[in-house]
Amino acid sequence: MRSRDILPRSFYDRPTLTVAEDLLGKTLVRKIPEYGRLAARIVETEAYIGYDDKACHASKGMTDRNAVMFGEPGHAYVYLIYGIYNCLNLVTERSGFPSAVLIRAAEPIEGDKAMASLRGNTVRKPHDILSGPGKLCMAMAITRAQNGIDICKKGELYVEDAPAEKFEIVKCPRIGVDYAREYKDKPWRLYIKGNPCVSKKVPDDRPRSCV
DNA sequence: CAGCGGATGTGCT
DNA sequence: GCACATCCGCTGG
Repeated sequence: MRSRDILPRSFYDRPTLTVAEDLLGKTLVRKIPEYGRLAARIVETEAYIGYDDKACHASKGMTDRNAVMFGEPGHAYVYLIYGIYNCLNLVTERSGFPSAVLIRAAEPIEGDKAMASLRGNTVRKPHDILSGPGKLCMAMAITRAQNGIDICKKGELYVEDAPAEKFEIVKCPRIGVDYAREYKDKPWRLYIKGNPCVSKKVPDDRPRSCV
């Protein structure tokens, strides 16, 4: 397989919704000594944008946990959720403006077996290996140890460009943010229409149904 | 298949 | 104390 270019910092230094959309179809790469190279095609993202967005962790100001979101674009923001699981975000926009894209689901490309093993071999079908933000981190061994790392270098975690493809994008409200008041219904969750690896689909997978 | 409860660290009230 | 950008196993149809 031909190796592709790594996405540069300028890719992340753009409006968060644009980055969230452009990340669909790109290749998330994770290198671990024990398992080698793991790769997956990103199929579902969510945008979390700035101080006003009540669903964004940064809306209540900077804390030890969310500090990375306030920094330079092109870094990983990994946080612990429900005390057990991790979620991977990619920091966007200029330093000082806290925003990021949550990587919610992906399609296995390389290292399927290793990723299923990291999931504890409880996976029933291949398309369920990375079909959720917590699952994805578990399968790719992403924890808070990766919080803050620069993803614009070919290190242990980065995103590669991928050949242009045609697919339809579904835009709908984000998952699990009903508390976010006027921001809860913003169509800031994006996914590739019809892809089996997406975590939760809208009824009939119709793009217009909830935009 | 749907629904529900448990697990449990971090940050807010 | 409580809510939380979640997942899994168990229950009942």
